[in-house]
Amino acid sequence: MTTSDSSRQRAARSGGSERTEHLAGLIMALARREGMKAGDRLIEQRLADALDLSRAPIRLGLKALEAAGLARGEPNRGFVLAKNPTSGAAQPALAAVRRSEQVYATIAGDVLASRLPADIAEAELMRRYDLSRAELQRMLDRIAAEGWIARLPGYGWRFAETVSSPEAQAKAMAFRAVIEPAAIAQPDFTLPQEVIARLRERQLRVLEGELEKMTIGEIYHSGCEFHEEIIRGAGNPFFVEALKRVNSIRRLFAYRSFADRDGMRRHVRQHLRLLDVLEARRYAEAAKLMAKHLQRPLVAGLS
Amino acid sequence: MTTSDSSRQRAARSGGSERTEHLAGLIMALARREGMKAGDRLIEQRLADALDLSRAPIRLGLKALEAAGLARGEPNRGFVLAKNPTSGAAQPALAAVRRSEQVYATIAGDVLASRLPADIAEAELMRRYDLSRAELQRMLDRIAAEGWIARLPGYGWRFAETVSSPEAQAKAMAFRAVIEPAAIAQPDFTLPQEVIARLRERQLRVLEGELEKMTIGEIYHSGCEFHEEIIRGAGNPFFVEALKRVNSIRRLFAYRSFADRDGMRRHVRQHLRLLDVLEARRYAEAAKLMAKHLQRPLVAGLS
DNA sequence: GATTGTTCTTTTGTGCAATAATATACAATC
DNA sequence: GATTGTATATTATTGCACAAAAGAACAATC
Repeated sequence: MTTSDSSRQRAARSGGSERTEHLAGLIMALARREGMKAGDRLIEQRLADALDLSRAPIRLGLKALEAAGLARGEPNRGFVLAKNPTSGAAQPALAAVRRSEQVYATIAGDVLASRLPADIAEAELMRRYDLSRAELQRMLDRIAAEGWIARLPGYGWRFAETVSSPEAQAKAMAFRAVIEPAAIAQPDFTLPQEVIARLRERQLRVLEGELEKMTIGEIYHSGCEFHEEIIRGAGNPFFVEALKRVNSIRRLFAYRSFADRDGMRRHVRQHLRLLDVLEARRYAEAAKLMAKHLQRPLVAGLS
Repeated sequence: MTTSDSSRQRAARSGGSERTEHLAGLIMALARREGMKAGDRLIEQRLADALDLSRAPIRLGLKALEAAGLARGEPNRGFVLAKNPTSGAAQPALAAVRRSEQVYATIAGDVLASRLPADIAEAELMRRYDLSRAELQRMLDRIAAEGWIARLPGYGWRFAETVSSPEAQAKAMAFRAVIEPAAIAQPDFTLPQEVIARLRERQLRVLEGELEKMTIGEIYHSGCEFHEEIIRGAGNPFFVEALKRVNSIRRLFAYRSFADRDGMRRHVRQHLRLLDVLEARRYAEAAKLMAKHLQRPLVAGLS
């Protein structure tokens, strides 16, 4: 059986390639996180720095945004935001979810539901998900980086036990409940004033209305960023790395929980309280607060 | 400039391919860890299971061992060990260190000494280390799995700050000093009797003479295994995973420390003492002991 | 002086055919 | 019944030519 070509054709949209569409989405997300408004300039180099790319692909992304009506290009002045970057805005206007994203989600679902054997060959995956070798390669690289699959010495790959276990969610929280307070309690923990200010501002924005407009994915992402910024204060990259890995796996489950907006609101208030204590440099107290914050999460799965 | 072919030719040894030679080494290492003696049978399927491979490559490895005089093949009875698998035995008899291992070590050294820029393109790496695309790909996969390099969104890769920092060693220990005692202190921590027995036996073997014959790499590896087995007792894969990652990075520094055999001896005695306390299920005490063990390592870098 | 527009260079992805490595099945042997 | 020996099928790697993407340099513009 040869792989079918029909399902692998490129999304024929005016905006640009899949990759460019994706980038356009990243730009909008960044604009929103930075609190930009309609009319603000989208400066190429700044976006390039923020997204670890050069100006060339950024410019393509901006053109895609223009095609989608989200940005306006002005001769010799580059691009400006055409609309306030509210959460929903970007997605529907841009191409449908990328095929690779869909496949990724399908695989994640299959693994969580144990519909896949723990050990599996690349050829088998290519058949199951109708992927070219190159596509699969990229997918596996990504999943491996997220830490829930690893190469076997011979042919094939093995999914990590971390994901398949039914209590994975609880285990992840137990792990966080250890490392996050411990990071704050490290002797040379310190969080620059401007970081605290930035975090507080973002949390306030969420509390004052943005929450309602955010998707589950965005809420999750925002929560992760908050905690990752704080743990960074320990000045020990091993803590940061470990948290990031846990979070990238937790994200797999996160899609299944649903948002309890009231719980979220209390949750964000806890974040703000934590920031106050951190600002006062009462780190021992902050560590305890963090432990409490993580031990009984107000919203299932979304801390 | 085209890549030179001279340096990439296959090691022309009778034993087999580079890969097979490597596998032969793994078999010997396994035999030693299992405490096997000269004359013991090397059962193909058992080796295959232990090394996550099928019998086909194992058999090639065994043939390589025979060629090296370390195993003896008997018709219809497979292979038996020809010599006691003492540490040094395998290496010199087999092919010189694999080229890819040498390159790996060179890259690691260059990163540790900051002789490489944090961001670097694949093409540049291919030039610097005279690697084919495929070779480099494998190398990068491996390094990425170990967690000290990551793909950038555009072209190129970025080395993790985890490695380049001069205090990385200390930071790694600080991280372990958090997660390892915490794992033991988890409410459902438990270590099966047989695991404790196996660990104790191995530590005793090291103490009673094997230590002198072990290379730095082997000593390091053995230490890691001990700690990883113990942390596994928490039944939480996130702890295990995190420790494994730290250890795979610590290994980069480990080569530079040298063995203080007396310190090592005290170190192993601490391991044995820890096992006693664990066997008695006095977990709180064990956690404290582990914390002490990690806070002031008797041997620099080798815990 | 910062930013955009444009051009040119370099780097990387992709598909394919040939080749190598690994897995599997089953008969033969102890 | 477990293990080896052997043949066969499956799976993955490699090198190459071509296409696509990203980076870098510099002049033009605000």
